[in-house]
Amino acid sequence: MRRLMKHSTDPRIAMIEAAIRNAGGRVTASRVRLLDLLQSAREPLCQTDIENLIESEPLPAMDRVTIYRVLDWLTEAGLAHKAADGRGVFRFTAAKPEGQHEQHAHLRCTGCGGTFCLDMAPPPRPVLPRGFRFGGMALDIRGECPRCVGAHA
Amino acid sequence: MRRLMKHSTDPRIAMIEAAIRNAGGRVTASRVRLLDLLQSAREPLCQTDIENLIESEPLPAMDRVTIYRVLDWLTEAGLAHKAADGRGVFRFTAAKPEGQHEQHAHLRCTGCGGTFCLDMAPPPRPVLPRGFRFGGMALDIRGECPRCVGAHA
DNA sequence: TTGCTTATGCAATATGGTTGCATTAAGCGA
DNA sequence: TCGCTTAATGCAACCATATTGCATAAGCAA
Ligand SMILES: [Mn+2]
Ligand SMILES: [Mn+2]
Ligand SMILES: [Zn+2]
Ligand SMILES: [Zn+2]
Repeated sequence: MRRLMKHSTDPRIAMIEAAIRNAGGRVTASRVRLLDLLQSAREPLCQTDIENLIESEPLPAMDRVTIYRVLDWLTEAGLAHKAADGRGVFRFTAAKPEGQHEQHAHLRCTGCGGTFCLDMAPPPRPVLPRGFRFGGMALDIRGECPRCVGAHA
Repeated sequence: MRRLMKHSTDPRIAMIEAAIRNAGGRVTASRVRLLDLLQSAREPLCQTDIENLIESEPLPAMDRVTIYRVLDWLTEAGLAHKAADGRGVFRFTAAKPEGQHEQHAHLRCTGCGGTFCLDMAPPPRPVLPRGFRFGGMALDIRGECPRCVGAHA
């Protein structure tokens, strides 16, 4: 005779639950957990990052496929963004509350593979040839992080 | 008793051979053929594009792995550029003769998956946080091409 | 022309991502 | 609160893209 918790008492989680419900989906443990994870991440995460984080948590495991499906659902629902990184791997970030048009730039270190968020003004929206429709953009910067620059000094 | 042709009579090919030799590599049929192919392509090509093009040519086939290896060698040698597209697949372009810093933008159609080169001024080189080293960048624009915009009118 | 070394072919493997289908559980109406 | 319906999950199989190991072939310098 388990009581199911319909709304979390933690306001962060309550917000997440509301966002999911608002997007027209069922509020499941997996969705809440992954969106929470993305929101507290300091950099875009890929499937394996997430799998590892999930495994390290003292909570029930999640199937690999479920992670993919939840991430894709969050993306479809507009709660997350999905973009291929320089290595051709998809990375996910939590969508910002609307406003920051998710156009902020990332630097990908060619040494260690790390991704770093850059606080730079997004480039202006490009003028496309006639007939094209704009759908968003991402500035992908390659380079080396301080640690890797130092490594081969 | 076959005589090997050391230098092509075709000036385009001769240039390619010179570039390869100049990069410190052996001039092989595969390298010449693929660099030629990239140089005459109008858009970034991925492995499968290239495989198909190669197959359609009335020349000896090339192994899939060799294509990968040649493409990577060309990239290392600075004769080609390699970048993941929006779908997480690597696409290759011939390097420009030096000068155009290969920062020109691409639009990737979310409808048909096509890639379109845009003739727009590249965004200014970003100012990175202290310690980082700049290594190049690519502006990746998502949207829809005229045909796909029309398709769901 | 020979010999050393690099490039290639082929088979096996790795990685990242998807699909089909049976089972579970969220949410809703009774 | 209970059961029903439908969406979400787990599991196994699969697929696409890319890489590795090793034996063989070919470039090219001497
Ligand atoms: Mn970021
Ligand atoms: Mn892949
Ligand atoms: Zn680094
Ligand atoms: Zn299109």
